[in-house]
Amino acid sequence: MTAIPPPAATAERAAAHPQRPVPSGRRGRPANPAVRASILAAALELFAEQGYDATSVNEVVVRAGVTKGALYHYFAAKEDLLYEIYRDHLDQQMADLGEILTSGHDPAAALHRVIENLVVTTITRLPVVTVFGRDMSRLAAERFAALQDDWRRYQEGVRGLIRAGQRDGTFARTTTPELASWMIFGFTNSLPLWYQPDGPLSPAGIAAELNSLVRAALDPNRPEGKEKQ
Amino acid sequence: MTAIPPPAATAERAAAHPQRPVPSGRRGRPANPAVRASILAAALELFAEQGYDATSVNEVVVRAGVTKGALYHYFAAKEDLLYEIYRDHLDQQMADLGEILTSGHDPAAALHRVIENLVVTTITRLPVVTVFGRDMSRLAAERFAALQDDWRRYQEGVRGLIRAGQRDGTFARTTTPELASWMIFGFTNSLPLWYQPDGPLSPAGIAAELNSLVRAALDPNRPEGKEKQ
DNA sequence: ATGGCCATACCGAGCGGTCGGTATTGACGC
DNA sequence: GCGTCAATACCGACCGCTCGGTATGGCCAT
Repeated sequence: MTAIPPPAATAERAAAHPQRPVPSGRRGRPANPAVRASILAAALELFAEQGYDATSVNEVVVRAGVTKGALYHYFAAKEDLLYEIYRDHLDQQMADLGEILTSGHDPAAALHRVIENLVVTTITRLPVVTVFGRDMSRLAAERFAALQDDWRRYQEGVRGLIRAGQRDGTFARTTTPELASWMIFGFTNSLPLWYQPDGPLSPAGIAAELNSLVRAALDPNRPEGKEKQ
Repeated sequence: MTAIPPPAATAERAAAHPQRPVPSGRRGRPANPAVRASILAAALELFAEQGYDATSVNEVVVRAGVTKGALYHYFAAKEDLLYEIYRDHLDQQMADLGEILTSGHDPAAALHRVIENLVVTTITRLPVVTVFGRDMSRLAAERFAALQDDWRRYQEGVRGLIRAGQRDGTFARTTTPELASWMIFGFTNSLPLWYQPDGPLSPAGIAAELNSLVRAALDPNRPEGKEKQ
């Protein structure tokens, strides 16, 4: 297989968010991780339902069953809730991608797995993806840029696979990796708009369908079509 | 060609927003259409840049070069700005679709034209599409539902074309019209994320590429592929 | 008895929207 | 063609309210 650059060390960044320092000789009441987690969960729900700006921190603490004091004890600002949600999501996505890219698959098989993973995790974490696409720009410029960088690297990973497949003849060269990748990402980004858990297709089934669409679109052995118009 | 239901009379609705009643005997200072237009234009710019909630009425009037009084003279509420922007856009899209559907093309040619039109108009009106996807849910329930209905009818028009093509053998039956349509809409919805006016591809070029991708994905004469994994 | 955890009361800023007032016009009697 | 009137166009100070965020202090495990 062709050389594909690994998508950076996300493990370090994960270590930059430790559960808590806990400096050996500790005093006072112990932290309650459930409080912090319930705040994040409530924020995610509400952000997905109403949007970031339309959700007040009061609504968040009410749904989480805590008070404002608790929220501002664990988070310095409302924006931090957004950032943490994104950070977790992107870290997982990047880790998944890295695992697939370093497993020695040929480009077609790797792309197949990436699409499968992307569709399934998107559906699993639909609220995050909803908020991600809509409210990411509400973060401060610096944080926004950092997340944007990761997301860009993810895209480049996918495009690298398409390019590699085009080089070795597995994929047609009739389209650019950019356009093809946006067909994939556009599809997954649209999942929050229409996916119904009780619909006829399972997440894996949707992934399979997208894979077959992509496979057909990139098929190099297609008979010469008579393009109309 | 198979029967395709026309997408409703949008002309009537357009008539429901006349330039102004003007009951013959008119008094007082004449309206200045430029003021109203500049308010809408400023609102669209700012909504696209920052989002609806993050944009204050004050910012709108400053950019439009008018005062708050002028804005609330022409619009009853901030929400009306959003609605008017959406209404115009959807009316045009529905009109375009209706024209293509009633022109007697076969399904493949009609789909080709719809995609071409959708891509080009999306790029032409990128700010509207950006706001449309992000902030449509900020409208009151009734208005939201009305727009959603139109947008649903647009989708059904496209799916009807795919279904018709599958019936007469032009398109492969390996995928559902729903999934295929979301590949198309997902792609166009993602245009605001990456389209650059000074990029290498023209709007028409992008439309052509998407058309060829869709054509390949729906090709019924594809040789049986050896699906891996 | 100390220090981290959290509840409560509260703050200033900024929000969408209003309202009394003024400027500007066309219609109309003359 | 000219003054008068009525209706519209617009101005900008202001209002009630909610927002994100903070200050303070009681509580409780260590």
